Amino acid sequence: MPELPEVETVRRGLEPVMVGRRIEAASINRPDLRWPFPDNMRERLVGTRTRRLARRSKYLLVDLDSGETLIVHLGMSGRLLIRARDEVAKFHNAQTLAAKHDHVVLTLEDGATVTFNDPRRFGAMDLAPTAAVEDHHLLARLGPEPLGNAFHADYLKGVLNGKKTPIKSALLDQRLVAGLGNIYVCEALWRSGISPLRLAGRIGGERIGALLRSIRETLDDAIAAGGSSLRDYRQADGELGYFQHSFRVYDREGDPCCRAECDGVIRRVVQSGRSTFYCPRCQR
DNA sequence: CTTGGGACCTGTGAGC
DNA sequence: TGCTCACAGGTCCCAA
Repeated sequence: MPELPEVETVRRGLEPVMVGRRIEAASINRPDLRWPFPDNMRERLVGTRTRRLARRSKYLLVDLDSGETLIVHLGMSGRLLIRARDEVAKFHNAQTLAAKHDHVVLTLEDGATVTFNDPRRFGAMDLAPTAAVEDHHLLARLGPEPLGNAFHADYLKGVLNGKKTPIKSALLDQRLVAGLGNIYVCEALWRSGISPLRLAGRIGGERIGALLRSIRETLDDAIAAGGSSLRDYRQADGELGYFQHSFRVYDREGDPCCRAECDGVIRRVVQSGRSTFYCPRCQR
């Protein structure tokens, strides 16, 4: 579910709620998500104060004043939801505090809670020393942030050069660039007019520049819209993101292409097991 | 080394 | 209504 824009939206929603506040209690309702939780996770969380909330790729990084960072990944269906103190009381009264798939509930010093809910349990949580968090095995091999300065045309040319895989698959490779997922790769390729089937190594230098700009613009627009709400994704405050209304190709098989001068029809194909949506007419 | 496919899970919607 | 099947925003792991 959540790609970079959704995780960034969650981070921004959580920031004012968590930063500076102490974690009073942590209820951990199962031993694992995708992997077992770290040893003594509850004890290592309770009593700490959040210093900073950062994001790396699709990982949320909660820096604690204990010197450790809580690493959170939302997988496909993970959500982090905030409930203010009065809502928590209401939930108590309705005896529905433990909603289905609420795996971890943090209670902050002001009574608000932050709940990790994840039906499919592809999400993950771990703790690592803040000073070395970039060396954590989940983060160590990630490529540059697509919105950062290290992701520039020369870099992209360099890593795509000679690649025999389709550009769609290349952009999903988190070692090449970190944070893109199925939706935003489809959208960025449509914006740049590049076919997802085209081999990565066979894109001209000028078009690589266009692709880079399309990736940035797509992500910027999606963050500005609060991400995309499909099925179950919500912002941390419970609001729905609305970028799904701006999809030009994703999940639009059979629809007419949105490009003004194009009369193509959006197609769906499967590439390395994932749906790809594109316009065969204007994406070359 | 690269690449593709299966695996991990639950939920939902379409079609019968 | 109820069953079955395909598919869903990710990514690790392994075989080729």
